[in-house]
Amino acid sequence: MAKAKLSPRQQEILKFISRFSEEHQYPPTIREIGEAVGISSTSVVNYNLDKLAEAGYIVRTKRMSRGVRLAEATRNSAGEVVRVPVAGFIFASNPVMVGDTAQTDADEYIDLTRGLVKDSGELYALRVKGDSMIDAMVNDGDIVIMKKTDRVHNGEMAAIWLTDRNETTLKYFYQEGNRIRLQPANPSMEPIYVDNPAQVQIQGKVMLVMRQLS
Amino acid sequence: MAKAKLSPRQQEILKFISRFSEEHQYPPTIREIGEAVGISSTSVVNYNLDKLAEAGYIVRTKRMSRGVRLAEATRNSAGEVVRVPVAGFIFASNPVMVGDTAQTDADEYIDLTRGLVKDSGELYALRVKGDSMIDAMVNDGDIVIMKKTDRVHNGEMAAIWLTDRNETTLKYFYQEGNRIRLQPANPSMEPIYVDNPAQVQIQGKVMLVMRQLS
DNA sequence: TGGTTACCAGAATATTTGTTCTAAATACTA
DNA sequence: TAGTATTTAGAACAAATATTCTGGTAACCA
Repeated sequence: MAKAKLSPRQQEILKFISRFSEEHQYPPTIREIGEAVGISSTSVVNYNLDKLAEAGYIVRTKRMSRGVRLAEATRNSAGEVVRVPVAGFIFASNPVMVGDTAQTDADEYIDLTRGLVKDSGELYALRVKGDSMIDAMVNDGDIVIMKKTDRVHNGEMAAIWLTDRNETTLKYFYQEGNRIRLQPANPSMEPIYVDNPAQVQIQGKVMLVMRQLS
Repeated sequence: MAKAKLSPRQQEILKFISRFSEEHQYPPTIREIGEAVGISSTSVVNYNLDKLAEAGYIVRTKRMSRGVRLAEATRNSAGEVVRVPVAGFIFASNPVMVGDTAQTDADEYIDLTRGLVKDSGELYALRVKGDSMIDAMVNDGDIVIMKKTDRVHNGEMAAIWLTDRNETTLKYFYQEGNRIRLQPANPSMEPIYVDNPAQVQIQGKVMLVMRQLS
């Protein structure tokens, strides 16, 4: 996956694959590529495709027709739209209630582009209700895009249900030895420390916060 | 293109094509379809594909490998994508610098869906630098989507250059008689009052605030 | 009942398409 | 300069893939 420099021809090929795929919904064949960039020999195209694959720009599937596609990183994340179901509201006094978001029919959706939420995984959206989450720099009416998970890494922001306080909060999560530090996004606010991990229930990982203004 | 009713098998095929295409970036072959839905004969798959094409659900390209794709109408026609150029940074100590955003080649873009920013008009994005805009509930690293304008209505949020303070700020704008009230998004903060309108230069209207978390 | 239509199966065939091999031209390096 | 790696070309080959043909079953309808 060494990002080697590409020859002009390889760049041209890469560009063509992208354009062709976008336009046709399916990848080009070796011969189609050759024709487009002016290479008569399929072996030369094949050679350059191998180079591109080696450099990590594309992914090939052996012996398969049209078995070439742009690598995740290369792919223009533009056109790709991700539809996220709005699962409900989030506010301090209630735990995040999320049914099975795979359930087909939420009555509302938000369309995002892949570039906004790179991570794959099961996503859902919550509307913020009330201004009890000011410390998270999140206000009434904001929309939070969440990823369904019950585990986060240090430094990631999560929706957390604090069992002892009966409160949902959005905080940066830090496991520090046996103690958990929950850090507000607002740097002027003090963190919460929790010694008993059982009191911290992670309800999801916050991927994106949005505020739409009229 | 008569939307005929589909046999269960045809529905299954349609569904498979959709799922497969989504997953692999390329359409399935006839054999792959057959295997997936439990048809041993390629001719039967071919037969059903013809039916689907006839009914307008898919489009086929003759004699081409993987020459089947969902018709435009069948395909998930998710939202329109809007490409917004990243014009630079915004921080308190400097006025918003925006060249001609129509200029073709910004080196960076953000793709949004139309649903996120309903308003038309010339949009650009700014990255927030530093945490001097906490009062606007906007923090370091956030992205602000702006609309190019020098006028806003009451209650709208704007990027404002305060000439007397030499400071850029994001505030809700209210014209109250001869006085202008600039209200921070954070309800616990006090507004700024400006009596001299010349001291308030509106640099753009804030359409959307986004915070991406790892 | 007979006939028509929709649907299916298996196999053979034709075409497309990826792979491999040999050879040569070009660029790069010691 | 000699030598090595990169890139290109052409052709033959092998595999994947769409197409076509023959025939069969089941449902439906007059």
